[in-house]
This record gives sequence, C-alpha cells and structure tokens, in this order.
Amino acid sequence: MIVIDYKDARPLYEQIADKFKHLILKGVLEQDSKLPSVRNLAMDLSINPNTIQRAYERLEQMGYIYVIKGRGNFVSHQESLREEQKKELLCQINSLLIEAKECGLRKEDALTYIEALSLWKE
Amino acid sequence: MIVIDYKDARPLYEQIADKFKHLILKGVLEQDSKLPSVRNLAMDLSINPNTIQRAYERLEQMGYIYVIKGRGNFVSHQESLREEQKKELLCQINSLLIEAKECGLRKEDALTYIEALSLWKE
Amino acid sequence: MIVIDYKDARPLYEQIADKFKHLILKGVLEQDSKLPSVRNLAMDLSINPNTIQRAYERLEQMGYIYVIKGRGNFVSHQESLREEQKKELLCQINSLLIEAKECGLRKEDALTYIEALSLWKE
Amino acid sequence: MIVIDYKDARPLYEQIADKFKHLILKGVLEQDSKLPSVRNLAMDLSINPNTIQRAYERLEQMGYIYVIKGRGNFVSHQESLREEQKKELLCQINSLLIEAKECGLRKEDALTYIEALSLWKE
DNA sequence: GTGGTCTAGACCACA
DNA sequence: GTGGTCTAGACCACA
Repeated sequence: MIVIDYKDARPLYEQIADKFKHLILKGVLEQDSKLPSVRNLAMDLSINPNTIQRAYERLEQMGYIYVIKGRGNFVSHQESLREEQKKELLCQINSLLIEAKECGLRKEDALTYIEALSLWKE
Repeated sequence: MIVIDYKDARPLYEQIADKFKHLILKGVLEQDSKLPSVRNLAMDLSINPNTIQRAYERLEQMGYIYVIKGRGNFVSHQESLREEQKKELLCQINSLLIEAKECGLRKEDALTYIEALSLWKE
Repeated sequence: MIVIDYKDARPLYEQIADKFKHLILKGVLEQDSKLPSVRNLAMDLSINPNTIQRAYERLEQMGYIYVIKGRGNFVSHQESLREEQKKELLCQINSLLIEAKECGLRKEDALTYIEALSLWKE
Repeated sequence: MIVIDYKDARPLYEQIADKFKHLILKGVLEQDSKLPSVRNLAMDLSINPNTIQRAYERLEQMGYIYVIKGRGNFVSHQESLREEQKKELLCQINSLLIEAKECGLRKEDALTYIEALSLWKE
C-alpha cells in the first residue's frame, strides 16, 4: 500500500505521512478504518518503528487520524478533512496566481488555461 | 533591497536566491544589471559569504543570472525567464487542481473561485 | 448513558471514570443508586471488562462511589462530593489566574471577563 | 535554568517544553534571545539530545520559538504569545466555571472568591 | 557548531 | 498486541 521512494529528498516520515494523507483523502482508507500498526508497517517497509511513529504523530497533529492507545491508529472523519484540504489547496493556487500575474499572466489566459486542462475530462 | 526573515524555516541561501528571483521577475532588477558582490552583500546582511555564494550558484543554475569571472553576477534575459516561470507556475497549479478535484472540487467551482479572486482587480 | 469518544486522547478508563463523575455531580445518578455491573457495562460498550474495572477503582479512590462486595458499586453522598469538587475547581482557577496574571491580566479585567460570561445566564 | 522533576508523571520533553514556555511568557527569556543548543542542554541535564530536540520541536509547533538551521533556536515575539496564552487561560477558566456551576457555584460567590484571591496583592 | 533525520533497541501504560 | 517515551549513537545539510 505504501512504497518508499529513496530518491525523494523529503524525510521518510514526511513521505509516509503524505502517502497516508492522500489515501485518506481519496477515500481508499475509509473513515474509522485502522491503519497498520507501527510495528507491522515498520517491518513491511524495513524501516525503524520510530520513523513510522513519527509519521503517525504528524498525521494525528494534522487531524487525519486519531489514536486509541493500546488499540491503534484510525482514520478521522473524511468529509471535513476534504473540505479543509480543498480550502488549503485553493489558497495555495491563489498564491501561485499572484506570482504568475507578476510574470504577465492575465485573467482571461488563466481561465482559458484552467478551462482546457485534461484533468476535468476524467 | 534584501531583508532576511529569520522566522522563515527555509535555509538562508534558498531564501536569498528566492528574493532575487522575485526582484528579477518583477523587473526591479533590470536585464544585464549587476547584482551586489558576494562580499558586499554578506557584509550588508551580516551573513557568511559562503551563504551568499551558494544563493548565487542557485540563481545561475536556474538561469536567472549569468556570471562573468572577475566582473560579477548579472541578470539574464527577463522576458524568457518570465515565460518559463509562468509555465512552471501553471504546471504547479495543475497539480494542485488534480488534488483538489480528488477532494471534490468541480470544474465550475474552480473557475468561479478563480474568476472572483481579488488579485485580478489590482 | 455512557458514550465513548474514541477521538479523546485520554485512556478509556479515565474517560469512563470522568463521565460517571459528571453524572454523579449533576445528580443524574442519585445518591446510593447502583452503577451498572462491570460485566454488563463492558458488554454494552464492547470494551474489555478490565477497563471498566479500572474506571470503577478510580472512582472509588476519588470517593465518588463505594463498593459492597458481591452487591455492586454505589454512588456516595453527593452534597459533600459537590463541595469537594467545587473547592478543587476554584483551586485550579486560582492556578490559571496566576499564570494569566504573568501574561498581563489585571484584576479588573478578570472580574469583568467572568462577570460577562454567558454561562451565568442559563 | 531548567530543572527536571523525575517525580513528575509527564514525559521529559513535555516538562522541558513547559518550563521554557513559562520562562518565555514571564519574560525571563527575552524576544529573539537564543535558547541553549540541543547538545549543550542535553549535556547539562544529562539527558539524551533527542529528548531536547523533541521539546524544542514542540515549542516551535506551538509558536514559542523559531529555528534557524545551523544557528539555533530563538524566542518568538513575546507580546503576541502572551495575548494568545491569556485567551487560552481564560477559556480554560470558563470551562472550569461551567463545571463549578454544576456543583452549585453561584455568580456572586465566584466573583467574591476571585476578588479575594491573594495573587492580586503581589 | 547547530539543528534534523534515522536506526537499534529498551521499557512502560493501556486494552 | 498497541502506541508512547527514552537512550545511545550515527550521519547529513547548513552557517
């Protein structure tokens, strides 16, 4: 389910947290379903348990999972996470558009470009 | 011209390179104009010259400046830089929109949102 | 009567003990009334009986319930519990006010703030 | 400056972070002043550097300090931290008062009690 | 020197 | 079994 990319410059724990974040947002991991245990995942990925622990800690801080000590880590309420994430992404797009405008991008060009993106077709 | 934000988590050299990048794209630093010398800027910012050197190396790698040995660092051709940067930014926006779509964003909503951004008014 | 919040970070036994504490202080559970048996409650909540047992032990240590072997767990004298708890809470408020004072809170501001709280209206 | 209390049940990193939080809020550590380096403090307290690292990480996440890689950890803007903390504390007091009210506390009693606290005299 | 990441391995509380 | 904390020690990027 999780594959580590050793060419990725980011730290392992961030990579792992990010993978889970996407699996949760895409709905592959359903709400309240259990994530693999720290030790199991560490074994699977041939990685130190501390690193997994850290990834899970981040996910909890960001609200993607909740922890029941002695039981495991579980996926939080998805719909609210999706809304939150959508806002965050639109905010980032706003920042990028401001930069793009400074490079000469005009409103119509932006709208035409986005209108034509292939991603909408899928 | 350059102000360092110590609360910025990024390494200093990256921050400095980024500041110059923006000054160049905005046209504050004109084409073929000379950047401050490594030593002078290091003095001004009370920073290790190595850090400035690394920032300039970055800028050269990214094509924003060109070096003439013994004479200094100079701003590259701006128009092509702007076009390049614009493409890069739109590409990043594309990636973000793919993620946002997975979180439930629809085409019309994206267009309406971008249409309404205040940045276009300025 | 008891609902478990798995998103609560505290251990289950503490959560359960706390819920009962509130039910007793609010008077929902009357003095000398019997609490559900360890086994029954464990079944109801789909939880390990050991966890319930630990919660009840806590409640007994804190004086909220008394145990009659072979008969069950019963609510202690409420009025004295309420007085005890009130003192405890005011003591905690004292500690928090000391900290708030170090952050610049003045006596008048504290009184005005507390005076204006909506909780008194109910 | 920092003393560890091994009788304290809380984890070491939390204890250490909390001590620094108070030193910062009280103004003992002034804005932009440098905290001891991870390694030095670890030596001083005879504690593993990882534990200090973790304490500092928390402080950064909570906004109490900012990090410059290769330089050290520094105290954030105090006044805003104090305001934030004051709000947080008053919010906690609100919660405690709600509980106290359920135990029979009346508005006048609360105000009289707080009015009379010795902490205001200092 | 300074912080950041990671491994290896131990011990604890909770369920 | 499951997560949480901690030690010991290594290696890296940045300044």
